[in-house]
Amino acid sequence: MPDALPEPARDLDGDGPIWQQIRRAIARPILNGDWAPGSRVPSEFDLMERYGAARMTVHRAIRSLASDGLVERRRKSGTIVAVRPPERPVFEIWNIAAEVERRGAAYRFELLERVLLEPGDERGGPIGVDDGTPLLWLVCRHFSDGQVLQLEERLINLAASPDAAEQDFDRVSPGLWLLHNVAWTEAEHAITAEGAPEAISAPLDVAPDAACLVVERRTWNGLEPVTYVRLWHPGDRHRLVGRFKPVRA
Amino acid sequence: MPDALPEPARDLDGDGPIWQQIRRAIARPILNGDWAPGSRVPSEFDLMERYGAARMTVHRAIRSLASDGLVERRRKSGTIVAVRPPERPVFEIWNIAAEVERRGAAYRFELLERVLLEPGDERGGPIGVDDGTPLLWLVCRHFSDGQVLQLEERLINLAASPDAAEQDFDRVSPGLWLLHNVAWTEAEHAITAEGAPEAISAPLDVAPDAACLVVERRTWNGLEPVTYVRLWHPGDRHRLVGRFKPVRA
DNA sequence: CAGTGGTCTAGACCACCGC
DNA sequence: CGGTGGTCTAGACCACTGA
Repeated sequence: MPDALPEPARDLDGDGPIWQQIRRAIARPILNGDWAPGSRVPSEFDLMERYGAARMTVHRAIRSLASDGLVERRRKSGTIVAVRPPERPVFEIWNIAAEVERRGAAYRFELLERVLLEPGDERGGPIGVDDGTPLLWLVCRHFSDGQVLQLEERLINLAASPDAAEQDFDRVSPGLWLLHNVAWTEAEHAITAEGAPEAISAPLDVAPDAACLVVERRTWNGLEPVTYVRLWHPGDRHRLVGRFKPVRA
Repeated sequence: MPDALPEPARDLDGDGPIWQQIRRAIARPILNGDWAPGSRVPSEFDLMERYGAARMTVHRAIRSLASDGLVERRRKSGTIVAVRPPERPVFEIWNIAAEVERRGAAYRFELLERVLLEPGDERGGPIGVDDGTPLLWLVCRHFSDGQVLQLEERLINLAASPDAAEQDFDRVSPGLWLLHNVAWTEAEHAITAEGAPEAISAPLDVAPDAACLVVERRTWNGLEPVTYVRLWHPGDRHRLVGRFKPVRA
């Protein structure tokens, strides 16, 4: 009796605690998009049988997914793939295309610059790698309904992500490509307000010195820097929103 | 044999699941500051005996505290109160005094305005309560080493927090007082960049139209708005920083 | 009503690491 | 070595809620 519908892997990967293995077995098809939002996740009883684990173990795996927002649970009706998958941590600055489309606007981006930096190029400074490390420098504009929403200045550490050198980034934006192709373990955001210098105000289509919201993001894989990006937004066209709950007493 | 050192409550409060009751019994003295950072939390075995619960139950309570950053755990050496208590969610915009002092600067604040709003006053609009609800309007400046770091415009819903009407906010800043005296269940931040209008640029001690980082925060208790605050920061004197980890695969 | 998740127990073995 | 937390099991009862 072959299975017609996508299923979680029948075997675990043997790496680490069982509950984390089960977690991965469920998370993978969700993050890959193999399981549509709203579709049913096997019940705890099913998973106990499939993986031969105790219910507490299965429960911990699924609870962990629920607390990260990948699934939603309700008694009786069961567990479903989250309808609105989690914003990447906190603010929607990870995938601007999704954000624009979520608001019902048309998204488009444009590559303005793509340079393999020579050693000593000062533009490579912020990423924090030894001089001589191969770096790719990119500049893009992102549009919402034809209006510039974001100017992106990006450095990619080709030592951490050699495949990026082969990408022309004509069709897929650097941020989206990195999100899907390069592993990272840590990221840091810094948010500031700056008046736009001339080099920025022109492509961003704002007045010189207009207030801009600037997001800098550094991303690491272990201790190795992966990418550094500086995102400029016209202050009057963008806001970062986040919702929080208190640390429970 | 009386106990000389602070202890968790001997009895649970009977409210909700046992693991949450144990969690609260441990979290309370930590958040109150009764247990110094770095001091030892009773072992799981101790807590099993004290509360007559199974070890899995105790473990879940402490694991939950660890994941919120209130305690740190290590095998053999045990569980200790976190040395660096968690930043209030994500960014250090909850308690600017602590943030300033963490950087080794001297903190001071100054109350500029304190008005009980009349019904119909347009300044009360943003908090989103029915007209006629008593509202307190406050304006403060916060200094770091004598330099203005933040201008705070705040609304407090006195229906949600009647005690605030008795506070003169001369010595304790409104934000800090609310943090310690009013319960909240949800908060929302919106971060934007704006050029400073004249009414802001003067007290903030920046040039007119200078780029400012503006944080708006709305806080609710259940469905009732508690406070609304608009925080203006000179763009060149403030940055919001946050660190993140990926949603695990 | 019956299926589902939420919680809880009383054990067990193991890994880590300070003494 | 022994105390600690990390994990796991095989049961159990309960609360919620959709059919």
